[in-house]
Amino acid sequence: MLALTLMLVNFEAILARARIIFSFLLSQIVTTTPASKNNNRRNSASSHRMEDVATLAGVSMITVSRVINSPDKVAEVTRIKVEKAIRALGYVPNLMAGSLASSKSRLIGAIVPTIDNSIFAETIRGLSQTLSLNGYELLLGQTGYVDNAEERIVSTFLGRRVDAMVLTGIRHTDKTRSQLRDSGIPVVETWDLSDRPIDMLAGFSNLEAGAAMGRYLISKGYMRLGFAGGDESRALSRLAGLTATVKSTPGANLRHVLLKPASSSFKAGREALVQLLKKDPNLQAIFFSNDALAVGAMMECVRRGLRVPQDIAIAGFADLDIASEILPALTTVQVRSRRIGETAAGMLMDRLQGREVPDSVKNLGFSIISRESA
Amino acid sequence: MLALTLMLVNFEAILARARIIFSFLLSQIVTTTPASKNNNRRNSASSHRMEDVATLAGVSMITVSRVINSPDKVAEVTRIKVEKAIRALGYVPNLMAGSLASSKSRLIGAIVPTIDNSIFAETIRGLSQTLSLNGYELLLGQTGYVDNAEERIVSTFLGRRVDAMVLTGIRHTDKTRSQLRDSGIPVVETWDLSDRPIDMLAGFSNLEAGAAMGRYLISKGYMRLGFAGGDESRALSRLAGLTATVKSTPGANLRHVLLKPASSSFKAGREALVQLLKKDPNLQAIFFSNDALAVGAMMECVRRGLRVPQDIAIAGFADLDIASEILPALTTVQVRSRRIGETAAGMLMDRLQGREVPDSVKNLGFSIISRESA
DNA sequence: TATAGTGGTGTTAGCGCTAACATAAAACAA
DNA sequence: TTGTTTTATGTTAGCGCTAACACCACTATA
Repeated sequence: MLALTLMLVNFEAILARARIIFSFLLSQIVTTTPASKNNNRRNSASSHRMEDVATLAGVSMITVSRVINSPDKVAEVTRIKVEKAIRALGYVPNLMAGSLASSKSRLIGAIVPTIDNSIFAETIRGLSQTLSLNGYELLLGQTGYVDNAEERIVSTFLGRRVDAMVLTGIRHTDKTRSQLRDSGIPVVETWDLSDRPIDMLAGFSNLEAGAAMGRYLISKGYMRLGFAGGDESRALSRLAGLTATVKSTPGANLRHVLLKPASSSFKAGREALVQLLKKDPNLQAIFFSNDALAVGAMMECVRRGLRVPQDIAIAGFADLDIASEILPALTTVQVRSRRIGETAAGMLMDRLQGREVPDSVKNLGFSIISRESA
Repeated sequence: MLALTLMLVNFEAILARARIIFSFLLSQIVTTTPASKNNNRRNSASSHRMEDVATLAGVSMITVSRVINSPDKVAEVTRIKVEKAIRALGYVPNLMAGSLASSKSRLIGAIVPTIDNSIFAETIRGLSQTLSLNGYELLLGQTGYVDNAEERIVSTFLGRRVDAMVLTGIRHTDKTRSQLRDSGIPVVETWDLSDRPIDMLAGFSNLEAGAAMGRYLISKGYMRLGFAGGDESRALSRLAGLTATVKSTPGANLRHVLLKPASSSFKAGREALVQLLKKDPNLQAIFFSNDALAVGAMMECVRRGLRVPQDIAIAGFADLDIASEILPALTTVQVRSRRIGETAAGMLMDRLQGREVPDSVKNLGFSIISRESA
């Protein structure tokens, strides 16, 4: 009875293996498959499962799984056999199934205001590069500086069971905070500094950066200052820093305009310059919270015949590509955008691989780059 | 016997419900949960499953599932009851489990050379906006213009069982093509034109665009032309179009340089200008295959005291923000970057929702924007 | 010789959800 | 009244994979 059952099982296994080998041979011959339009269901003839690989290689599923996920736990001969079967069938493991079973998605969620703006692009590059070296992928969300967008994105990302999250800035709704805390996943906040991060942080002090630029401008003798930036948390911090410096300097004073946050464009910079000069035609220097704004303003200066920095000094923020290329070269605050991404990814990898992260708050600093424009 | 079993089941169900209600009450009281560092396993106390919601609401799991995925199939009273339970428990559905069960991931993969470069940023914005309106998310891959990177990314994306893919350009390895064909998912190629797309296409003809810019420059009387662009498929198409125009115009001639593909930077544009003028100091006009290159070159012109367009005319490609802001304003080829993304997303949504897509190749065209620089 | 290790592989039991079918009650038509 | 459709809900059986343990053959140790 037992023997019979066994034979049956074997018989079926042999049949199944024969079928797979046959379909493999067929696939070698029929090289052009017409693109199946209107194909709604998965599991088309060509989509193999792990079991198919196991059958073709003559091993159990778990061995195939191990060849894929921890090859060093499998004997060399077996490994090669399985790898051959994988290639033969063109098997692509279903990561969703794997994630469900292991409750590890190998997906990291990152939320930035926008990717248009190259200031975050470098952070994203740093993140995705470091993560992909470790076999993780990046799920990217853009808030477009819209309120509550972050909260919604966090929810969906948690639904996809991301293994960790990277956020921009330190201001988040209570719900976002509690959702992230409850989920128990590692979180890194970036691009600003805080004593009480949700979990970890890699950034720099926007407040300090604003103050430092204020000191720089004042040290250059500019006393009538202007500021323009988006109406959002980090730009406001820079303004606050600048304001503090100005307030503590007798004789210095400050005008500012806040633009709609999304606008980091050259055009917005031009408009900001117009507005500021309307408020005070005798401004000596303007600090823009973004290089793109600063460059836009510089172009408007050219149009108006204003010399930079003789008639008006201009300073930017971020040290984008263009800052060192434009004439006159732009004085700006250099932040380590890419390093922020790499650091954040590194901290997450440490935690996900069970290592301790000694300093959960990493201040990566900034520097004032003095060029010709201020 | 049957009755007993039933009772047992009920008894257990009641117990389970009691437990959940109790934990819910607790969660109302204890509002601050300390962030659990070193927490490796999911399923922490606060992470509820659909079953918990079902128990609390006193319905079956499938009803909860329906409230989430197709609310109109559930009676109003039931729906409200379930929604209340969901909110009470802070339940976040596990989309990986859902995807596995339904074999629909609601994930669309998109591959671009880079996001640094704002020319693709608008396409991505168009894509992600249209997709998110339909409840889909974007998985973004960057090739960094590296060979075979696309192939690798396609593999991982297929492993994540994306429901559809968006590619940049029409040149792909055979393996990429066959993998995509075999997977049976809808695919849109973008940013170029082809008679034989893998599946669908939304783009414009780079060849035609290059030719058109050639005609424009020649019509303006520039006969000694230069071209600079990255050493990659689409830039080469633009060059080919330009070359064809020049060849068919007696008296016109052309010098070109190809930069390493990744460089769309201002600095690369400056270097390209230097190289081209070395090849032919009497060039009358240069067509850059990217506005950033063109702007970089214009800055170098200023440094050298060359007047644009009197001493040398400059044209760009893409019509970025900066093209209309810089002085002199940049003559360029305008492409509908955002529209490409929206169109691609639209085609995918049509197909994924079972609608026919009549024109599988959509030519969105381009236009020559004549400004001051050429 | 018995004993404990060790590397390599297999078996079992889910992960959390949904498709597909089944059922029951209500609404409607003949 | 009876059958038929419609609406609302439940039951069953997986989706494709991996964790955890079980097992076996072999080696090392005393």
